[in-house]
Amino acid sequence: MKKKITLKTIAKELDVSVSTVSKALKNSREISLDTRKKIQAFAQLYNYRPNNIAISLKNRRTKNIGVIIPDIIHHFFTSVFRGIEKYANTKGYNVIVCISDESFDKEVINMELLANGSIDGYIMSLAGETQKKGDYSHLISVVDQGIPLVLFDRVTDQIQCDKITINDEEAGYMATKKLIEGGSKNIALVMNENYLNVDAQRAHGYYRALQEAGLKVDDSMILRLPYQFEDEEKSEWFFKENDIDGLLSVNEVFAIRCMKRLQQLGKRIPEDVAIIGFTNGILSQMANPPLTSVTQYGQRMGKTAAQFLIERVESQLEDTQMPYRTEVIQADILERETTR
Amino acid sequence: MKKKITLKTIAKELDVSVSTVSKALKNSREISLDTRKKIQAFAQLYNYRPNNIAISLKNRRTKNIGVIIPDIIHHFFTSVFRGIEKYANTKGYNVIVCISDESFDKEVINMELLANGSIDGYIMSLAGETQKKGDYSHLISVVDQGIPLVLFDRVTDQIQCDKITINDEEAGYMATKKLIEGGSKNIALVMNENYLNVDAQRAHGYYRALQEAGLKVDDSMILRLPYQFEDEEKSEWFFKENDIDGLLSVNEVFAIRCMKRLQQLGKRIPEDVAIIGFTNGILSQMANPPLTSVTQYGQRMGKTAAQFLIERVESQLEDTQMPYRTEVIQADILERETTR
DNA sequence: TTGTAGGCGTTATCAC
DNA sequence: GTGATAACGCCTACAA
Repeated sequence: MKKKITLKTIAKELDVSVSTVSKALKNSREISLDTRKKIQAFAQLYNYRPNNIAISLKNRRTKNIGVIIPDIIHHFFTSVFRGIEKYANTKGYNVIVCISDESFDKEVINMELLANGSIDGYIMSLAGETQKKGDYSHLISVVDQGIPLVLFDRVTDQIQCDKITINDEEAGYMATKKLIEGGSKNIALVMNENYLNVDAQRAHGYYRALQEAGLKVDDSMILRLPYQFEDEEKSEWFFKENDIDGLLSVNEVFAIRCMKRLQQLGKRIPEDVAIIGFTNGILSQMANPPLTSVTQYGQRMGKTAAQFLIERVESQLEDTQMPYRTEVIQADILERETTR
Repeated sequence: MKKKITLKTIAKELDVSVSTVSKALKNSREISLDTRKKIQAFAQLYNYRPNNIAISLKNRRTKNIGVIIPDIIHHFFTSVFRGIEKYANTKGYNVIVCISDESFDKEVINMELLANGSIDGYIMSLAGETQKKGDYSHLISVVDQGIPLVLFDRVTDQIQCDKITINDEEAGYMATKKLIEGGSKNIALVMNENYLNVDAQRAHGYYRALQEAGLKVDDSMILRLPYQFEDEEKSEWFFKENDIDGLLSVNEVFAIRCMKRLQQLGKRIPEDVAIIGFTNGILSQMANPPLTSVTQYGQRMGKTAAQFLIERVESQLEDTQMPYRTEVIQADILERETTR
């Protein structure tokens, strides 16, 4: 294994001091053109690269961003991640990813793992368990330590920090309204079994639209499914029991699975049942028929999150005070073939 | 912003030396129980965490793994990533992800970005452009520097390193044979427009199966699509021109899109056209009808890759010699409803 | 039992 | 122009 080349080795080799080498490589005019050229040539030849770790230690910043997300199956999270990664790279930042798997413990462990100076700040979306539990002490601790934190999508009021969300309530409202306008009267809502603030918001919008239209609001029309959707019986029972003509789902996976189930029961989509899902991912596009869905602009969300974080990180260096920001990205309904 | 607490601050506060603190926190018996207790209590109280960066600098290892993948849309890559991340975490490693976007330049830039000591080793799958170009100098440079590298899926003979692949040729063969056994005689092969070694391998298998069955091998039966599949016309034309009764696709996205197109043209699946795709992802599961597919065991691949890399990284510390390994993971065909 | 010193690789400051 | 020194935070061999 070839040994790593450092300033020191160069200095020794060329019989100059380390600081001369350092300056020469920065093309400082303090150093004579001659030595500069000589040192630069040598460095080039041996492919010298400054050690990032040493620089991080010196500058007390890593140029790494920690991203903690609940999963990487749902298209929404991968698209947000993509947005973060793209923007971060243009700014010379790397992205360290941890998956919390919706677990509170893993979220805490992952944060700990990164808290020790590996990153300049976090971008995260809360695990389902964390929201259910309502325990945010690990986040509070991070914020208290002055480590920048940006929350997206699954956020909480309990923490003071930058946040990016979509207008979930309104999107739920608009989607439901769209179903109503299409003639649906018995509209089911499919959401996660575990509490998620985004689900709750979307449910609010759903209720509001129903009430406004004078339709009955009935808890029996809500289907709560486990995250991984193994519970096939539950949904089968639900659709046999309830004679629905419309369905709103908080994500595309549930939407598609429900659509399949309904089709198996002989329902035509959208004639018998109209469907709208959240997240406009590849699944929605490829579904048969293609799914009308609420686009969440994941990439943009990721980009904004990264922007907020990096701005805050760099503002700390200059000791600038910055108020916390909350950006709400407007979701749209993209009409395809599962609505009337 | 609360200031970071370091050994130094603790030492000053308790009026002992830095090394005493260091030892005490390691519970070294060199230090009297009294001081140990006192220091530990203090550290606990102020939530002291050793600075990872400093430790990295000292140990010349970061406990970070760099993962460079062509994209994050295809389920295959996300599942491999998941496998890497999971295993790495159990070993106390973090994962830095870069997306090459199938671009040679981005691949090079991303490698550079990480090459400066940010990571202990790379796990990567080559960008399409890189394979097309056949320029592996950036990889050679990394290997020359003694930085461990594990290649998966999209590998090359040009580089000596650990590798994980699936038996692409055989999988292509088996899948084609399955189609033939189901009665298909005119079998199309759908692959990427750009050269990828995995596509080429799978095509070999496809040819072999056709020949063995005495079916004609005809280049006009091969549909080459751009990565993002914007080229709707091309496939439309292809399916109108060729009267096929079987289709093998090198990934699930192409498979599903072709299936949709065929359905639009009035074909019944699998009665008129049987279909098999590579990658058993959520898209295949959710398709209508569900897609018969070649499972690549992405998570296992990722886990093995991480294992190989970490073993190599840690063997370097002990200066153990290790031969390069190549593991071939056996792909299976998971039969669903698009085959007869 | 505790402390000192040197080093990991870099950079900034100040002295020569 | 060039070099010595200290510092970032931690660890450890060695000295006291």
